[in-house]
Amino acid sequence: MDDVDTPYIFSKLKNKKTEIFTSTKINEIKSLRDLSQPLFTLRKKTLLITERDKFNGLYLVHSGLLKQSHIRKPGESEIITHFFLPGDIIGLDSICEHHYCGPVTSIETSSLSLIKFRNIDEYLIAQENHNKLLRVLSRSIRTEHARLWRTLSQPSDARLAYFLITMSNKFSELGYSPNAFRLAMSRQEIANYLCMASETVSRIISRFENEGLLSANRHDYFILDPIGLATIAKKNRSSPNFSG
Amino acid sequence: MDDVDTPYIFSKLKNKKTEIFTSTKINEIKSLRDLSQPLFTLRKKTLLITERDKFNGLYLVHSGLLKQSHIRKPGESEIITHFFLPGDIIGLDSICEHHYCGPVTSIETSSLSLIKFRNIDEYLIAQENHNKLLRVLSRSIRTEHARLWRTLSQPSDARLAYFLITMSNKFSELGYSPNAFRLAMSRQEIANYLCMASETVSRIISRFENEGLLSANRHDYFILDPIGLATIAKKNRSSPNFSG
DNA sequence: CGAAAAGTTGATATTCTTCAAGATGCGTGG
DNA sequence: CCACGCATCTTGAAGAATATCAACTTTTCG
Repeated sequence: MDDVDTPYIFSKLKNKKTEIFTSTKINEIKSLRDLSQPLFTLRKKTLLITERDKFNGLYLVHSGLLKQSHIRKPGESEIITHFFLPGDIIGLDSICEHHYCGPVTSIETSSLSLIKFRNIDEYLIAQENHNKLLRVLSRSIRTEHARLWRTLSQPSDARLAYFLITMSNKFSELGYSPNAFRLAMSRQEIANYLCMASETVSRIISRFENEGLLSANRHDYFILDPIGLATIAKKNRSSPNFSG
Repeated sequence: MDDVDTPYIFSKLKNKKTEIFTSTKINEIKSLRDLSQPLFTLRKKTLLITERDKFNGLYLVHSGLLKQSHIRKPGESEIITHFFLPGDIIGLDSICEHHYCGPVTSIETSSLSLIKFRNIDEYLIAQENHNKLLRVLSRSIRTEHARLWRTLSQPSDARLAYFLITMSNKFSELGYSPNAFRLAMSRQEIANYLCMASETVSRIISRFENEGLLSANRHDYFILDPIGLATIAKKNRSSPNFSG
């Protein structure tokens, strides 16, 4: 465990590396875990899936951080459609399709496992896990819609606040502190994920710091005022004086 | 059939009412049709589903137009998450959930049928249509993601152009002319769907007319230059001189 | 240590919303 | 059928939000 470039969360904050996840609190993962192949490790900034790859199964993230992007013309800025944290499943949008949706790259060293199947019939006949998969898919539709609609309809400070809260909740679910975490992705990658300029991300983080909402140093984030941050995340253009 | 407020497409353009759809070219609908209850008619501007309704099945749209919205505080502008055209399925985002996602309202008089089931197990045991449903769900994830990401990352003229092209394609699939169609939704509703101000929709439509791309009169749209419109739909902020 | 990448900050430009006024079309009742 | 009133649509002008461009600082990594 110590000789590899161990993925870590809070290593800087706690001054020690944390162990690789072997279980999560995500129900879907629990129900799918027994089907999966052994773990493998992916070094940081490594391509897991290219846009040309044929669909051959779902990947479960056990540790680390990955991103899925859209292919765009050279010179154009990348669009990041997903960040995958421990407990997330890669490839849900590609079931019943021939190819994966877009390239998936590790941002930091990650460990994954593969639930291998070429097509959905193969998987269903072999495993009889229709309901589990349906539930995961259905839930995925709903949560992703909610997230995208939020992003779409909110100004950039609310987007960023909401993003930070979402990350906070994810870490909380994984058993870590919701108010102190490390995000391996760069400002540019956060910007691409939220569809804004990286300068805007910088400016808003600075503003949040000035307002005493959080403290951010490179990849380490401390949420100082979760309530205040949530208030900003909930505000919208039609009612700037949101009081909830 | 003649005594009801028959839904129609192109009635103005062709000067005669078209018959209610009884079949579509959508594969998914075909495979699900035999399970559905008889058709029923919903008058225009009628609530089909409220935010409090418990999930009790999927609705198939046979004719007309409906919208699904997000609940917001009074005084705030409505957010429209879906338009449902003939061949579309209402409720995919609510499978495996207790309640529907948001209120669904008919914009014009519509005819629908209900595939009734309280929970997914009930449906699957009774019907053994796992694969069909999985395919529909999976496809739905992918197409909706693609649409939302497009909307999110593009300036408003590209959003509107893309919206019109999508509508055009839908009518084409349904066997109608792709370049002359009637959209029953108001400018405000289009704006809410694309997350912009209704004034912006007006302005961009005017601009498109001046540029000779289309002709729009109230609810009737004629696409005069599909190629030009597609070029605008594909452009993005990083490469305004897109050539494809 | 030095070069390249990433992040921050300021000035400017653009896009889009908001506010406001007017125009157009639609339904209703005379 | 026409006139009135309301809702929708269009257009203009001002303002806010955000992107872009540019300079500079900080960090990372060979």
